[in-house]
Amino acid sequence: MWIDEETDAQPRVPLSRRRVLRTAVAIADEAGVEALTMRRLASELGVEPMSLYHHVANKEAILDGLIEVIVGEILEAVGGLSGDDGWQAALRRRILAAREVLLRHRWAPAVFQTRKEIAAPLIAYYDGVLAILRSGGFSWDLAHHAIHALGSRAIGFAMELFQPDDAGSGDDDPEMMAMMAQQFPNIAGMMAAIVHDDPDTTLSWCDDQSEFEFGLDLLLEGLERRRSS
Amino acid sequence: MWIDEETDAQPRVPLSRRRVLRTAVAIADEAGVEALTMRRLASELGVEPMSLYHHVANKEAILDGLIEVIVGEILEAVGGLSGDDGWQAALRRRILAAREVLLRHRWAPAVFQTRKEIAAPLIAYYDGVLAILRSGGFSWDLAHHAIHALGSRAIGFAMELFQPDDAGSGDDDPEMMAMMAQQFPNIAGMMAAIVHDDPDTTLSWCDDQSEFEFGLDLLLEGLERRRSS
DNA sequence: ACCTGAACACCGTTCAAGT
DNA sequence: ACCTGAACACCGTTCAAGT
Repeated sequence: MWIDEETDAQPRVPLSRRRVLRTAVAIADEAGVEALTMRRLASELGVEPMSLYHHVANKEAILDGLIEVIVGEILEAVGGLSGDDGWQAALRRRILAAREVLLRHRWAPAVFQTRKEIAAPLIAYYDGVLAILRSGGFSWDLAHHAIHALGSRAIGFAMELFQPDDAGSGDDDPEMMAMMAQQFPNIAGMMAAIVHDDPDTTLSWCDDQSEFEFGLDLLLEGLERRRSS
Repeated sequence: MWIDEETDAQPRVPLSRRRVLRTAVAIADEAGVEALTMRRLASELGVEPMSLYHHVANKEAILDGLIEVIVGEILEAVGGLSGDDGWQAALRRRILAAREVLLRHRWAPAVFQTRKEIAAPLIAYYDGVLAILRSGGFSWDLAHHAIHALGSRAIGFAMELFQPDDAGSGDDDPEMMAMMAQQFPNIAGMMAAIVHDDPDTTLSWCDDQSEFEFGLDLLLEGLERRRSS
């Protein structure tokens, strides 16, 4: 009972929206969004599931709150940036800083995509993007196109359907490889060439990062050409 | 009982994987993926939920099957294309044809994103993309970069987080508009300029389409410059 | 005002049984 | 071989009750 008393003695911090959202983010980070259930969230907080509903309307509101938290982190990461080396460099810096936040919360893009309306907190982020474009001499119209062209890349996320590097790991079965080479000669040729160039192609964070930057630079350069023409 | 007999007389088409997947696509098209439950799918097929498990392993397998069907439609749409007007035109045609299929199944990109490995049927599609790039003179390495740079745009889907046009519809509250103009001057400025240019900006399919093409052309042009340098 | 417990209407899925 | 019915372990959430 001495132990019980000591346990009780810990001042039980009261539940709050903020605390609910912060542990929700922690669960998603550690176990993925699919593991984020009201019951798990409650038990992680040492509380009954129904207690959560005093601080958030429902689970949808928690997902909205998750986005709020992540966009908050992005705005913070992006707040201290500076430099007068042109709009391309400035926007590139902003986007790569946002990307670093997203890499810490890999579930976030999927959650962003489930919201049907634009996530309100993102407006502040995009206002900053527009500020950079305008100071670089973009018309309102071209700035508008630019935002659409960047899409989710504007916050550092590019949806990749195809990880060519994945397929390389399935080389346990040489027979299947041969069949694939026949059916998909270009895929097979590309993979052979890539493996030849760089046998270490498995370290995929670096790869993803440089591929992201490649695509981003393509867009930024294209936009600059449109602007100056 | 006459009626009963007539009803029974309809040759009850037996369940099959193909029939399961086709009605699954129909449900997703009409009511969204979130409405696609085993129970709903079964009742739409006039069968008990458990009967489905004789033709598909589980719900995950159905989602994989959904992708298989959609990629099948894409490959069909893309199969008859031709023209010798250069790789840019050829790839543009292929991607826009794929996009038309996706616009008929708007839930599809979200399902693509839930699969952790690359959807196997997509390999055939990408092999065709690579064929176009190679015939246009791309090195394996640059073709590889190109595929990453295109990302989901390669099958006609660009993830948009921000629909600036949405925000315009919230103009019922002039006080909020004023507050927004103060807090987010660039967003407000852009929206004012866009509404001024084109009061009909609400017809958003056309807009989305032209914005998609704008971004796609930016990438294609950038890739051509990389190729020819 | 805040938290709880039991209950409800949904899920996907297992199991044993029917034809 | 194919389909069924009851049951189980999960969901999010409502409601009435506790402090």
